[in-house]
Amino acid sequence: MTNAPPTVSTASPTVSTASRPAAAPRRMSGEDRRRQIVRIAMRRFSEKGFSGVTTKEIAAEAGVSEAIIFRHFATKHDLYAAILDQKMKDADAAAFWARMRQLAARRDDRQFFEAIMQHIIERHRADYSFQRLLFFSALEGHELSEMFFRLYARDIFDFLGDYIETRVREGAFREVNPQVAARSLFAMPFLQTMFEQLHGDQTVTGSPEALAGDYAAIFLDGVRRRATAPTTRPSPARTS
Amino acid sequence: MTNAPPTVSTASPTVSTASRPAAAPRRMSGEDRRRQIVRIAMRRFSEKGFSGVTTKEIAAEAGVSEAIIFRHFATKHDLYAAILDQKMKDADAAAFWARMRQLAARRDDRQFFEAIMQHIIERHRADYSFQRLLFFSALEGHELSEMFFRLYARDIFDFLGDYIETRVREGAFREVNPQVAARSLFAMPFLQTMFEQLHGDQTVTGSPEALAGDYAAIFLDGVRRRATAPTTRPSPARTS
DNA sequence: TACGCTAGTTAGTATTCACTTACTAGCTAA
DNA sequence: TTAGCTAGTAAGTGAATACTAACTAGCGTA
Repeated sequence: MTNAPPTVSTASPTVSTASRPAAAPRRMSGEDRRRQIVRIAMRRFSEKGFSGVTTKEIAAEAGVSEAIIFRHFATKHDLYAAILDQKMKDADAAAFWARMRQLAARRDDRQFFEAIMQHIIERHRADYSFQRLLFFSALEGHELSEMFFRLYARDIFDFLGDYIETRVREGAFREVNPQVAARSLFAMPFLQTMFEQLHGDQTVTGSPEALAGDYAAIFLDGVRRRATAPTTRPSPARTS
Repeated sequence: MTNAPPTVSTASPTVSTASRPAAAPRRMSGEDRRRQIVRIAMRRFSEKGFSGVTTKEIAAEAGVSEAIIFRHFATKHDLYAAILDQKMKDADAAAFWARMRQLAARRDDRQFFEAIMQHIIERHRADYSFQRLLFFSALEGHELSEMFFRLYARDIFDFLGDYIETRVREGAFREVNPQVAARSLFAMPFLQTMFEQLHGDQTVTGSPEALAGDYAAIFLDGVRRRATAPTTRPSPARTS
């Protein structure tokens, strides 16, 4: 949509541009049409799930006949899979991971936790329909489900778990279970934004920075070793 | 299923009991059949969502013809709604809330948080398919969605929020945002068990008691006022 | 100008879906 | 015996669904 199509022709001479004023361009390059369909499909699938959306609806929204969809995608399921392919191409988390590694190396606990929480919140807010789609995938049990978990959670779990484990070994954190702690940290902003979007729960709102700060404060003090004598139970259950 | 049907007749004289050995009883009381259908429907809807399941499938699993479903429920949607009705009748959270109020009155922070986390974990594990169903409802956007939020989250949010706010006022907890804290606490066990079931994430397993203990420890130290001088920022962002 | 390619159309098809109609077996009780 | 009720069935119905077949308009180019 933002990219200029390869063909430079703008309007056919037979039909004046004024005759169909605000209508979408009748003819599109194959690549553009494909991307448009994928984009529409993503939003629709994210709203109603795979079996809740018909190819006819998608075609109608794209302003083309249903058959066009099946020129680009052999089956409805192929279209569904194409959404994730596209997203994987677009996704660029390299900058995020570079920053995380930097903060981890510096042992800057607060910045580290704030950055990761902020990342999760922003990802949700900016790309809510994709998040929904992934949740649908997980529930409906497509093969995409596993990819969702890997792409959106496991990487963060592993990275966080390693960091927390290191900090425990270094004596900076209490003897918490790193896996439990990592999942706890992830859960806080994740579920919050989920509820926020799903149910219009506006009880807690605010900038990603402010929220991330709140979460990080709770979490950091929760795992950090206290200067005073520990009042908690000496050895938490290690269950991994 | 466990209840004995009102009619005592076991087999029709024309068909010997040996000819159809393990088959379900052909004729059932209306009430029993209705409950059976609701039970089957709940499991199926929770696996595939509302539009992913056909009335034919449900009938087949119940061992009756499709028309029987429509004798009991006017529409497929009515059957869906009946699931929640049944659950609402069965649900008995009175004991849980009584205990929570007791612990809250005693200001037993640790027991309070552990109990609430344990409750969430156990609820998930014991009644996973209903949890799934509710999540599907939320995503598919049925009118049940709001009920899900109310029944399974908002009550706990409010109760927790009030408690945390009180403890902050009493000086026992730091100046955390009670709403953020309440949602954080809820999120920890909720998402953990969700991943556990959805993706077979067995990284963190253990008894509900052990897990609840771990979560409570992290959370409690996160909100509790420290004896030493605060190293964190003096005033966290209040965003509500 | 004719050719070939691509993006598009219309009008299907077989199947599946929620739901209905018309009927029956088996029980109870007047 | 017969009438009425309930739990059940077989066999549909019209609409919707994923997908296809056959064709066409428009454009660049040999």
